[in-house]
Amino acid sequence: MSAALVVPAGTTAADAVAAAGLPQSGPKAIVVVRDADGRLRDLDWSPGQDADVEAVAIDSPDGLDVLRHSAAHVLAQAVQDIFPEAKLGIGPPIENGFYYDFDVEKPFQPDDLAKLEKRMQEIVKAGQTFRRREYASLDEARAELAHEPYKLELVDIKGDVDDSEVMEVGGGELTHYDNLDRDGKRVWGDLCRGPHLPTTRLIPAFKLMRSAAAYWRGSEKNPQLQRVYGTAWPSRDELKAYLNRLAEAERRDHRKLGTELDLFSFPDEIGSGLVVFHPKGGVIKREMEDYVRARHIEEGFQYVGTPHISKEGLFHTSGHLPYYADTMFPPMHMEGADYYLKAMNCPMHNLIFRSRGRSYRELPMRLFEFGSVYRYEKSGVVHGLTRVRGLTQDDSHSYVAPEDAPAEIKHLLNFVLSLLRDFGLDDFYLELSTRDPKSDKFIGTDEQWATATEVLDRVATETGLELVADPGGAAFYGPKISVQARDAIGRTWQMSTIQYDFNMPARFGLEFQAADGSRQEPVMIHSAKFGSIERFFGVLVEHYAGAFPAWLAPVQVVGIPIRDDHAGYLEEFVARLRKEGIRAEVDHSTDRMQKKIRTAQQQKIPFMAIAGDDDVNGGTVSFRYRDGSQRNGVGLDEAVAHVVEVVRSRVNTGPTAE
RNA sequence: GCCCCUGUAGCUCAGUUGGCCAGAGCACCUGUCUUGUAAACAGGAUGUCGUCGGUUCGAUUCCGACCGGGGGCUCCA
Repeated sequence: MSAALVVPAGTTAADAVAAAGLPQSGPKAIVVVRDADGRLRDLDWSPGQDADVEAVAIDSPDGLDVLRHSAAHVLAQAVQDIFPEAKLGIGPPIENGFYYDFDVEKPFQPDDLAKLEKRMQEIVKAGQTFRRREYASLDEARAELAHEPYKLELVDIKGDVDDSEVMEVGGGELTHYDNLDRDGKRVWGDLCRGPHLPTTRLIPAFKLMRSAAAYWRGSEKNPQLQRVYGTAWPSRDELKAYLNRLAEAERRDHRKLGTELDLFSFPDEIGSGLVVFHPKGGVIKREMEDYVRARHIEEGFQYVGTPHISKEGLFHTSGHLPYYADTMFPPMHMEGADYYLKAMNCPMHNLIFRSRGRSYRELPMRLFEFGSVYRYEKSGVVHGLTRVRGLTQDDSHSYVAPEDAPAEIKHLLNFVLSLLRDFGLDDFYLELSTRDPKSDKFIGTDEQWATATEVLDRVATETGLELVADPGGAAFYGPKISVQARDAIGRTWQMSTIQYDFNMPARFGLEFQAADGSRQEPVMIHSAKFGSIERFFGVLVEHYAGAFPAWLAPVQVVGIPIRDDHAGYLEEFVARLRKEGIRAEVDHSTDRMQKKIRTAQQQKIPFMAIAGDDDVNGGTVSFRYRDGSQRNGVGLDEAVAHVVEVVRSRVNTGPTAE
C-alpha cells in the first residue's frame, strides 16, 4: 500500500524510496510520491526543504493513472515516429487504460495499431527517462509548441481546463516532459503537467485496443481527431486477467446470446433499434411483466393504459416538445392535426389524474403501466437492447400532497430495490442528479429545485447505500435519484429512476381538494423500476450469461429418453409438470441421448429429466442440472414437487444437486 | 448526426489479385444404428455473395450512394 517517508532537502524522492527499502521495480514499484499538499510528484523531484511524503505504488489508483498516462506518452511518441506529420491532442488515463488523440491525414488502420504497438515495445525496452521541465513563460511554451496547434490551444486556455481529463496543463504552472534515451539525449517530448513514471521500463504490460474518432475537446463543432485506446497494467498477469474479463463480457453479450438462445431479433425490415421477441424471449418478457405488474398492484399502484400516439398539444403542455422534438419521431398529419408517437407516458397519466375532481383521500394516487414509447435515437447510438428506438417503460407516477412526497419517495426507493433483488441484482449504489445552475435548460425556481433536491438527498442518504453526485444530470423539470446495479461480473447499469417533479402538475393544472376544502397542487413523482423492459431484459441476459433462473427460463424442464421407447414415459412426467404450470417438454429429436444432453446444456435449460430402462422400471427420473451435477432415481412425485418448488420459490441460483 | 471498420447459407466463417456450376463446420431433411449423463454414421437440400446504380466483353470481387451491423465521439426526458 502506501508508506510515509521524509525526503530530506536537496535529495530526491527516489533517494528516499531507495533508503526506505521500498520496491523500485516489479508489480508493487513505487512510481511517484504524494506531498503534504496532496500533490503527486515525480521521483526525481527534489524539495527545497525536508518534505513529508507518501510513497505511491504502481498498483494503487493514482499509481495506475501515472502508469497509464505514461503509456499514453509512449504511444504518442510511437505515433510521431511512424507518422511524423501527426499533431498531438490530449492523452489522459481512463478506467483500465488510456487514450491519446491525434490529428493525422489518414485514420489509423488495424495494421497501424500493430506497428504502433511494436514501436511502443521498443521505446519501453529502451528505458527512456521521463524528465520534467518548467517553461519560464507562456511565450516560451508557445514558441516551442508552434508546430503543435492543439497543444498551443491548450496553452492559451490553460486557466479553464484544470481537470482530470486534460493532463496537459494545469496546476498553476506550465511544464513539459522530455523523454531522454540512455545517453541523456532528448528523443521526444510533450506538454504535460505530469507526473510520470521515472522510466518507460516501468511499463510492464500494455496493449493497444482500438482506434476511433473523437471530437477535439469533446464538442461536435470541433474537428474530429483519431483516438487510439490502450490498456496498461502493473504486470503481465493483470493484463491477461483484464483481457479475460473482456472476453467474458463478450461471451455474455446479450446480442449474441439472444441469437443463440432464439430470444429476439432486430429485423432489418422493421428498422434500426426496433426489436421483435421470439417465443422463448417472449416467455421471459411475459414472466418479467407478470411479476412486476403483480408487485405493483401489491404496492398500491393502479394499472392503467394509454395510447402510443397523441396530438402535439399534449407535449407542448408537458413542455417536452420544445426540449426533445429532435429525439421524437416526426409528426404524422391527420385531420388537420399533428400526431406524435409518444416518447414518454407522464402526460397521459396526468390526463387520467385530471379526468375528474380528486380528493386528498385518494392520495397518494399511483398510476402504473407498461408504456411503449418511441424515441428517435441517433443512428450511431442504437445498440442491441440497451439503446433502442422503441421501448416499454415500466413507468409509474405517484401524485401526492407535497408534505407526503418524502414518504412516497422512500416507499418507491424501497420498492425498486426489492424488485431488483427479486431478479437477482443485489449490489447497488445511488446517483443523485441535480441541475447545473449555469445551464438554462432547467425550468422552475431556485426554491423548487432546492426543496426537491433536499428531499431526494435525504431519502437516498437514509437507505445507507453509497450515494454519488451527478451535477447537471437532472431532467429539465426536476432532480432524480437513479439506482445503479452491479451485475455478476461487476459492471454497473443504470436501472431505476425516481424523479421529483414540481413542474408538470402546474403545467397541467393538476389539483386535489384538501381536508380543509381548499384546492391544492399535488407533487408528481416519476419512477421507472427497470427503466425499460427491453434494456432490463438485455441486462438480465448478460447478468445470467443466458442461464436464467428456473422461474424465468423459457424451457424449465426437458425430458431426455435414453431410447426412443422411453419417450412416452417422459411424456407422462412432463404432462404432470405442465399441469403445475411448468414449462416442460420432451426432446423427440433423432439425436442420441448424449447429443440431447449437449443441446439442453447449450440451451441452458435448468432441469434435464433423463429416463431409461432403470428409471422406467423404478418409477423414477434422473435429474441432470445445468452445472453438470446429477440426482439419479428420483421418484416421480418427488421429482414433480422438486421442480415446482424451485420454480415457485423464484430463487435466482441453481438448481443443482450440490 | 460525425469518423473508421464491416455485410457471402438459419448460425460461425473461408474464398474469388474481375472469368467455367461460390465453399466448410454447425443447424436442417432422409436413411441406418436403439444407445445411461456435453457431438453415432452415411447421404441430401440450402445462397438473386445487404440493396440500387456505375466502370467493364464480363462484377459477389473495383467505384459511388443507400440500408443494416460493429467500435468510438456527441447525445440520452
